[in-house]
Amino acid sequence: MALNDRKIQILQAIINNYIETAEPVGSRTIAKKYNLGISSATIRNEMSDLEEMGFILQPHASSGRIPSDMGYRLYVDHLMQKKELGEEEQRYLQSIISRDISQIDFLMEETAKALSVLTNYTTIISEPKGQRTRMKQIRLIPLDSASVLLVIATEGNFIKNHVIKMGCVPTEEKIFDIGFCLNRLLQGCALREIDTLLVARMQEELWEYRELLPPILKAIETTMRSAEKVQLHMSGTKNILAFPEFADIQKAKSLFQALEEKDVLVTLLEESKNNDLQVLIGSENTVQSMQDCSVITATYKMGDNTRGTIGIVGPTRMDYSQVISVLNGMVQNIEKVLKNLSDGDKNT
Amino acid sequence: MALNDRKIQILQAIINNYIETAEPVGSRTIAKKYNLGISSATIRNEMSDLEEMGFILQPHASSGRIPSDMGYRLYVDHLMQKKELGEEEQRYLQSIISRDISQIDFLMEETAKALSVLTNYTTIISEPKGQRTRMKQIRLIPLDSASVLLVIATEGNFIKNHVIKMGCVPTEEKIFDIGFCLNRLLQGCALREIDTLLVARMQEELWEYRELLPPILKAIETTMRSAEKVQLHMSGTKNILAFPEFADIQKAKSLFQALEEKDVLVTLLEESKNNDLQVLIGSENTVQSMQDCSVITATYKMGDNTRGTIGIVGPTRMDYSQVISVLNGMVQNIEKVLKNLSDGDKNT
DNA sequence: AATTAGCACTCGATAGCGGTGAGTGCTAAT
DNA sequence: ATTAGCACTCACCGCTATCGAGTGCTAATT
Repeated sequence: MALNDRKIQILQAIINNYIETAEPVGSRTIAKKYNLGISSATIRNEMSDLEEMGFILQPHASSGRIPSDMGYRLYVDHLMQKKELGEEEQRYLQSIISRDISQIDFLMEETAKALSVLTNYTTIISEPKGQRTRMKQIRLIPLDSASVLLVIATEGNFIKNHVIKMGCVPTEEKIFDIGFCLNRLLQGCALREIDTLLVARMQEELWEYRELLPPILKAIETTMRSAEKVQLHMSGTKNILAFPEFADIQKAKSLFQALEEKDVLVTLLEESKNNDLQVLIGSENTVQSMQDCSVITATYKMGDNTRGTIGIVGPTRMDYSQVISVLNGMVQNIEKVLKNLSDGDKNT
Repeated sequence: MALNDRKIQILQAIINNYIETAEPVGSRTIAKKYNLGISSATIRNEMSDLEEMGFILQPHASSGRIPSDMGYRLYVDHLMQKKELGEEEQRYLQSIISRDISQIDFLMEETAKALSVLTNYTTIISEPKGQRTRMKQIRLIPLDSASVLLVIATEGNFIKNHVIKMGCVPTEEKIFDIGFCLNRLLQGCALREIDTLLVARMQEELWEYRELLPPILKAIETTMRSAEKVQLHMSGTKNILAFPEFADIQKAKSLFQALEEKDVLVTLLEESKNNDLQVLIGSENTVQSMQDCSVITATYKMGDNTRGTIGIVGPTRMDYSQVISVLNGMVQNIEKVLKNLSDGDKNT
């Protein structure tokens, strides 16, 4: 049985209608709403074929049809027409990005918010990985009589702070001295490159402050460990409640639960890191409790091998073409900003 | 009609049972479950009185009774027996606090999480206000060829970072010099105390770097403005879905919406700042979409006039005595930690 | 040969109905 | 003052009938 032009038109009509209304689509609806120049009976026959081929299915006998995952797949791969970004959307994206954002984590947080507002779905973003492992600046700042502040900046301008409590705090100058020395020795290092040799050198150079060194090293380790973890930003989880497919509170709850398992999400995003754009439709998704959902991921690059991923999660009935266009627009904007950020690094 | 001892016992039985089961309570249930030594008929008569007095009500004729807001009020004010904190709870609280938490925002975040786990309700915490207005340390750190990092620590160890992009970055020493000078001039200042006089002095002392000063001042302003905003930490919103009173997705949605309006929450918490412990039951709450909820707030102090508020939001049928005991325990713990934090300040 | 009008059929959704049971309020007996 | 007894209420459950949107099939039409 061939997938002729008319079948495709009908499939498209079903999908468009279902995306819009969330109700099974019947032959009469199509005949009336889309002027295909054929009667509902003919459409019925074609629908029967489409069902046999697996592109659509009936929730129960004698109801209208809804697209199957396979139907969506065809739609996404071949039928869907790419939407251009609307003007207001374009402007909105710009407005998010053009704000004075100089730290990556803020940027990510704002981006996630913007995407969930624009799409009405849930957004998950992983921060660019690979950037955060090397220390760009490592300094000490006096805080008060009981504590010193450790500031570490990694490539890509992740700024991390850690308050170090210590019994006796040296004078301001000495603190800066220690910081200066640390910076000289550790600049450009990744955490795992701090070996016994390096520690020995530090001990030697900072002999005068040898009691202070252990807590500082400990703080550096904690800080860098937390920096090395993949950071996620999520927004718009509550949008899920608006969709009729999650009207059953149990379904909503189990999806929420899945969205709280950071590991699951990280793997989800990591797996799609090699594609610029990836669409996982319903059962294609490996996560059990997300099989009613589709996940569209886009990867943004930040020079070299550093990349992060943006994922949009919605019902399989999501507006693929809108999400994809918004996502593409956003990736371009992000990459622009990140380029500016890392240009600073380059000249160091 | 007098609220005699027996009526109170019955009311208490109704409330306890309803808190536990979320089902209207009938006279027979009480007769069987609580050995009050009277028959269900007597209980029925008493219940009729209690209803007349307004402490309980019937969802519909010929159903059991549920407590009214007024009933809960009586319960909270006079009947409820204060629970002691269970051992595991005590230990759990300790374990949260005893971790190495040296920045207030982390502490608040962890506290919120812990409370929502312990109580199964939603937790909102406002960071202590008043602390964040004075700068304790203000420093500059070189980042790369295009940017400098501004680090501001305010009282109470709120650390704020701001990356300042500048066309031409001076040498490391000069950056530290500027930072040193800024710190000398601005230490102890609040944002609003930076007047033209002070700016003039800065311009004078940093004449050599006069082009750099404006972006730095701008950054200080942005940073301090964001520090002055009341920061909220929320956790456990999803717990709401587990309660039968929010089985209707519409109700859940409207509550979620209310919880997203930061202003509303801030006023809610601010209003109860003068009481150590405050319970707002259902309609006592001024927020429209939270009239099915009770909010228990506790205020924690941090020396002087600085205080923040913790709020627990749940259905009116919430376990008041448990929440109150957990909240009390938590406040004690937090105050201990905050005291340690600010002890550093004192000796500065 | 393809299309379509017509029709019987399916099945979810909705409404109506009687039975059940938990619960009440009232009355009369204790 | 208490309680046993009883009539009454009403949500809830299961059953049945009806309705209507939609299908699949057949026969007529183009």
